[in-house]
Amino acid sequence: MKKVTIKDVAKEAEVSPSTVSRVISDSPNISKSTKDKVRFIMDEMGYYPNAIARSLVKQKTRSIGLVMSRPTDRALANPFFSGVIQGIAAVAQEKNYSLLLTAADNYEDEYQEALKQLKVGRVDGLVLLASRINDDLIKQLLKNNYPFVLIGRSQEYQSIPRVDNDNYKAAYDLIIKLIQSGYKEFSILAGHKDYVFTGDRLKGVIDALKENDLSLDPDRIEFTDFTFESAEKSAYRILSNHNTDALIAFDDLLGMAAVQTAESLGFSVPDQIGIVGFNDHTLVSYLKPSLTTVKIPIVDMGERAISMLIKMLENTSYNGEEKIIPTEIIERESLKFK
Amino acid sequence: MKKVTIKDVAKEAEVSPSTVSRVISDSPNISKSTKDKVRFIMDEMGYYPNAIARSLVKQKTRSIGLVMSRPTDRALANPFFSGVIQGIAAVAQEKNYSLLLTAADNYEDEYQEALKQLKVGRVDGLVLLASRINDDLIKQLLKNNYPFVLIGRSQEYQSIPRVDNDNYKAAYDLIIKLIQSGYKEFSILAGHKDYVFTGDRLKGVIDALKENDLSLDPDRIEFTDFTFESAEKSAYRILSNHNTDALIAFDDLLGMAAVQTAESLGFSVPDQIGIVGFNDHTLVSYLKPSLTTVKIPIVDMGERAISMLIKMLENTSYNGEEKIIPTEIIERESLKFK
DNA sequence: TTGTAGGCGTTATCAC
DNA sequence: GTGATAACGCCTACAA
Repeated sequence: MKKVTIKDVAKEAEVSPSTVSRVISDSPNISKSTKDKVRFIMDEMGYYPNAIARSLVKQKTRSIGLVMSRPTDRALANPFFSGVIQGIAAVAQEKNYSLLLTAADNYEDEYQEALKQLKVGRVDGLVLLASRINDDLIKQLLKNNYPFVLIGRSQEYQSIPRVDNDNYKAAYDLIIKLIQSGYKEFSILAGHKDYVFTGDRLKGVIDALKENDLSLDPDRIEFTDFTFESAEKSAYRILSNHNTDALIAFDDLLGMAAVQTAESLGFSVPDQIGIVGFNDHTLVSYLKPSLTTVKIPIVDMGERAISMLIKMLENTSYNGEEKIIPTEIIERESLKFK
Repeated sequence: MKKVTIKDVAKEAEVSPSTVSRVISDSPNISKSTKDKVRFIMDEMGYYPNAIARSLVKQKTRSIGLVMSRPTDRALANPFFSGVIQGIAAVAQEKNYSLLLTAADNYEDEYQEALKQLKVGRVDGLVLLASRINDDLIKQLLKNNYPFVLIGRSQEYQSIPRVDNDNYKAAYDLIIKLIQSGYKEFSILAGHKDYVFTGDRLKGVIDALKENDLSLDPDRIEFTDFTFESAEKSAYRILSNHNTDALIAFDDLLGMAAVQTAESLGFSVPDQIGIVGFNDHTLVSYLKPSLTTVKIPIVDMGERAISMLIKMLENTSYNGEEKIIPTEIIERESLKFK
């Protein structure tokens, strides 16, 4: 079954290829009659304009690369990424863009792969998820003037196109509210050190404490990978060494691990120890106890990020902006505000 | 910063474009000296061969479409898909293929979108995940002779390229083992009716029971969506109406909901009610109680599926095959075998 | 309103 | 070994 091309249609409809092309793009200067005729022939022959050829002449692919800034497998295991991709996919589909998933074994390669997709012209732009500190990829993108939108924040580069929540403020507000509720002994189950949001949230925590003449013993901060094992170990170290009445986990998965660790150590949650997570992954409202958390509207962030990128792509005078999405504290069972 | 093309390189290196092209493809009939010279110029100029142009002349895109057979958002929320995609992405990257994510609001559109990607020549083939019963997409693909591999099973079409686990056998073996362990009162928390594997597993269950002169009251089978709410309701209906000592959930998420429902109804798990899941999602080994489950090697299945597809793409005489991956029962806390 | 011609960036076929 | 030349399938001036 050979592919039918624009020439085949043209011949069959007894017009020139350019006329067919005009029908495809629904050009106004073309008679209704030929338009109808050509359209009829097109679907009679099962013709579909070749996207590759179109991309070549238009110098646009209408596809967008997705970079996950960490090994794809682990990234996908995290609900955070699923959420973002949901948002991205929805808008992409609506605006008729394709999504190209970039995969690699490690962060270094991933970044090279993503850049390559741009260089070989396979994608028009990139959406970057949860960038690390010290991001070379961003440097390269800026240098080459490649369109991209970052979900998160770059340590080095100010005012680049991005959508984010204010992690500093989210953490700050949370601590204030906890202090007002009477909590006194804080410990932090932080995410990976390399992620920008980890530092931001930490800063928010510390500043809020400081303003209330409280301080945080560095031993009470545990950095951990996003695996259950690692989180459990960290939670164990905190809970067995430090008297804690409020444990703040920088991700719901970590929070979930913390709850289990606390309970297995004989603490009752939330009565003896209150535990808060971050993100509001769908699952955690169903846990027992359900997780009190700082909700981050990840799907929404994905939607905004790709919308911004598409706008940049289609409107050369628009160069993106910084969009900060508000967060929200959701009280459930694992920590009670008073 | 204008894109540098093969012509620019040719001019700079004082050779013809064809020579440069030969250097790119590392052709043997070309002198080492010019090869070196051209290579030098290429990266001096920052040249990358345009993938789109290449695709056009080669009539191959080296990219593969991913279809998820259900609304993308819900699909991504399920760890099953993340697992499969992990496997797919790893191999794709290794073999230098790109992955195109197909998104849509509903199943109908998704299938149209996927087909379109093929028709417009944006992808060379498709990997289909968890196909529904009565699959028109497969019919279309076969009719048009488009390359694809199905992860799962089609009700209508025998012997199509696919990788799957033997759901019938997995369920059958599980029941046999349960019966041997002394379980007598079975209830089933099945997935969505439309999925082929639901039917297959159900059949396995029923046949195993029948062989042991047991039968299953249809009321003891609850079909449910893959959401926590829906699963909890179904579990509630089962547990409040039927004396059950072994509850089989066709997905770990459903199993997890069942555990919680059972406990909230005052049953102790596994002492009064044993609960098994399917899939072995990473999370469930960390629950309390941890979930006994039938492990399905989803990452592995993803890897094999895309490997098969790529082989089909690159070797015209190979038309795919059926690969059945074995499953494994993993005993944890939510159900004990005796 | 329609057709002709040239080009998008490559590769492949022939020559030399 | 290397260089013209003609595709690949489409779009877009420019003409008519």
